[in-house]
Parts: sequence; C-alpha cells; structure tokens
Amino acid sequence: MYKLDESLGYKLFQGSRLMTNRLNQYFRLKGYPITHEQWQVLSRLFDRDGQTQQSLASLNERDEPSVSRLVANMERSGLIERRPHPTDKRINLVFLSEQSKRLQDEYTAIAEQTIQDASSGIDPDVFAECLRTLDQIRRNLS
Amino acid sequence: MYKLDESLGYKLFQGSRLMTNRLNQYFRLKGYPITHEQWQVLSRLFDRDGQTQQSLASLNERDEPSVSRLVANMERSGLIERRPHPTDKRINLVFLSEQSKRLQDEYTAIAEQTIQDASSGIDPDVFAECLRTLDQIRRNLS
DNA sequence: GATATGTACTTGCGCCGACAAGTTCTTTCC
DNA sequence: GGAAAGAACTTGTCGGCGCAAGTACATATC
Repeated sequence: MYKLDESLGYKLFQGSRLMTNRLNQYFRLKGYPITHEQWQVLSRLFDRDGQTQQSLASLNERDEPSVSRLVANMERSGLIERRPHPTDKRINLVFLSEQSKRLQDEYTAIAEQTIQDASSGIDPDVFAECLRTLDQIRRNLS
Repeated sequence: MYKLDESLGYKLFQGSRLMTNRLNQYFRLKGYPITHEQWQVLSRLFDRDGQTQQSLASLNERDEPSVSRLVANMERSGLIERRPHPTDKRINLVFLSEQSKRLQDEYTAIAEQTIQDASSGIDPDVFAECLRTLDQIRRNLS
C-alpha cells in the first residue's frame, strides 16, 4: 500500500520547501528582499563573477528561460547587471552589483543559519551520509 | 568558505526538483496530464475521499489559496469535484472523479517507478536512515 | 561567400507558490 | 438576539518553473 507521507519524493519535496521558505523569510525579515532562487544566482556569481546566462542555467540545472526571467528581475532590483560580451553579440555577461558584493557575508550568514535550523539534533555522521545519499539521488536522475 | 553545491538546502532543492520533474514527465509521457502537485491531492483523496480544502491544505502543508486554485484547476480537468457540505455552507468537500478512481493504480505505479529511479544503487539501510533524517529536518523546521 | 546548422537569449503559455486582503458563513459571548 | 470573533474559501499580486516557439547572432559546410 502506497503512502504519500512515507515516500522519498514527498519527504524531499516538503524538506526542500520548508528550507527555501525559511530562507526567504530570513531574507525578508532582515530587510534583504531577495528570494532563494536569486540567492542561488548570487552565490554562483560570488564564486565567479561575469558568467553567461547559459552557464548559470547549467550550474543550477535550470532551463534558459527560467534564468532569463530570473536575471531580468534581479537586474530590475539592482542585484546584478548584464553587460554585452565584448565580441559575441549573442551573449550577456552577468555581474554582481556593488550592493550585492557588499552583502555577500550577510547573505551567506543567513543561508548558514537556515542550515543550522534544519540540521539541529542530527548526528554529524548521519548528516554527512544523508548528503552523500542526496548526491546519489541527483546522479541517478540527471 | 560557503559552497552552494555542498549545502543541505541546495541538495534538497535539486533532489526535490529532479524527482518532481521526472514524475511530471512520466505522467505526461503515459498520457495522464496531471502534475505532481495534483498527484499529491489525489493521493490524499485515495486515502480518504471527501475532504475539505482546509484538510488538504493542512495535510500537504500548503496554504489555503494554493489549494483553492489547485482544486479549481483539477475540477476543470475532471480530476475531482467539489460538493457543498450538507450543513456548513462555508465548506467544500472534495471528491475523486470516477476517472481518477479508475486510474489510482496506474498513478501509484508511476510514483513508485520514480522512487525506484531515484534510489537505485543506494543501500537500503542507508536509504532508510536518510528518510529518518529528512523527517528530523521536517520537524526542525515545522 | 551563400546556405545550413547551431548557440544564446527572449517571449508566450499554463501551472504553481506565498502573502495580503476580502467575502461569506458560523460560532461565541454578552 | 445582536455584535464580535473566528473559520472556510476566493481573488489579487508578484515571483518562479517547464515547455514550445521565436529572434538574433555565430560558426560550419559546401
């Protein structure tokens, strides 16, 4: 007998939504009006500024249209700016705004706090093995 | 140094999205035009038919407006129907359509196939512990 | 060097999510 | 029994996703 509450997909889905909701709420409460999707993009840019939208889509395993509209919103909010590629006119390069660069540490602290909230009371070894299992799931479905 | 790819939230998010995408694709490929959110509602109704929208929202930890529009869409597609509560005029009771009842087994098989896909090559004990860890995360954030 | 193929990105569509605000109906409480 | 509080649901707004189709540009091919 199939039970939704006991299924892997449902547990993942609920866990994911609870974490992203909490992250969104922290950002909002602390006065940083960004979403968790936007945070993912910013995080990629903190790692390497000036990427193409294609690159961001690939890293975050999202499709091109999603990234297109996401960065368009982020540009309107002043989180990033898009600059044309010097030689290839098809390409937009996405750069952090000065404001976003200044807020990197605060954003990161909020993300880490969310993980703290979620993982409290879990044995570190068990937690690490769970992360490895999640990696395996990702490989299985990619 | 914070790394998005190594963070719990991101792994959960990606795992969840990969699973729900695959489930959506299976449904579409097999000619059942339902989404994974609709499947969650159907699954609750298979468990107990004739629930209120409030009850569905609570079980799936979603807010009322989401359920309201979700079931409105599902009613338009003939997946469910809403009937007024016999005495309390505020309440809609949500019932499975005959078609949905017939398809329960097929839907369930697809959901189970998706879990199979995701969990292949994972030791059963490790998998079970991962599920328990996900439960703990859910409790921590609820 | 013109045509075909491919790449980066955008737009349109339908669906979903969270929050805020509003409507209708029920219950409570004085 | 009338006002206040609460419950169930809907509507509006904005952000986001996935797919399909379209545009503009670059590269390959002959």
